[in-house]
Amino acid sequence: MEEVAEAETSWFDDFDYSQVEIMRELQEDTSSQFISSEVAESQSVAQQESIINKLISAAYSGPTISDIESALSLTFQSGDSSGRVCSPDKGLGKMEHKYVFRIKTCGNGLDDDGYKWRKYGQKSIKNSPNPRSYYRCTNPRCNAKKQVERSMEDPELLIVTYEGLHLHYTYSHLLFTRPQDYSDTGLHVAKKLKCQSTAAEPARQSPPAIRQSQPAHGLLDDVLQSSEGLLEDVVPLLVRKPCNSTTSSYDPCPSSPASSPSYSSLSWTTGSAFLDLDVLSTIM
DNA sequence: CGACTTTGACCCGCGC
DNA sequence: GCGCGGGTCAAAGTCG
Repeated sequence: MEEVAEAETSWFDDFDYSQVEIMRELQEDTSSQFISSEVAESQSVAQQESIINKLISAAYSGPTISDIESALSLTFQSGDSSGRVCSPDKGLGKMEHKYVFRIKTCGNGLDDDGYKWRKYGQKSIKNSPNPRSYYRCTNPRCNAKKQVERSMEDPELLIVTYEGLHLHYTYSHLLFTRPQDYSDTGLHVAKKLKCQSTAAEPARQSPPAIRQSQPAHGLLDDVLQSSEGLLEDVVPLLVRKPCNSTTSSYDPCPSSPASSPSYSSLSWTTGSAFLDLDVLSTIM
């Protein structure tokens, strides 16, 4: 079996985003998606929701939904010279959260975004040689979904469509937390991280962190556990924690091609609809 | 044995 | 109303 030290780091290896483009395709009131409809039915829970939102706002310091909305608003207004942004009709018509990432995988086929996803379907799409895979967040309380398909033009380009928002602990939190800060649960999770060689299955790369890190606490507990914000589901951890992405001489694990992302540089701008990530080396 | 993927069937919305 | 295509379900198989 895997050594603990190896397991804790190996999934960072071998991920080679050369470019990530984020597009805010559809927009909606954030809070209505942030909580479930069941929760919204209760007024007392609505108060809880308010507290949760405040907590999230206080904890998260990266780019916000507003930033993205602002950026995309600019794009929609001015048009994008690259022609890569979805049309305003599609983007603003239906009011729901849907984000499209275009991820260049440089051949390793990885698409790890820090969450654990369960594949629930695959369909061949008309006029597309590549099937589309459907994934759901493994957290039973989370209805976040994503679709993954390869670009017809560039086989190395993964088109990942995120839908819905996560509301739970993510293992990315563990990855950027000092080892001594791991809770027992977190440590347990870290020990279970594995090197997987499933380049053809991008979503399988996510270590099994979420379920194990989900004790039977309430909604508020989930948020209190996490220092992450609303963008966790749409902005990969590398985007959310760029300050932690220091270049290092960490030696990738060559025997585990299906490891995880790392990055040496990152640019985030609210004036652009895209996140351009230069991911050339590994960290941690 | 539990968690996960695979895959055919089914459902539903949309255009004609 | 019908057919098509996309999305989801669920049983079976696989894996650790």
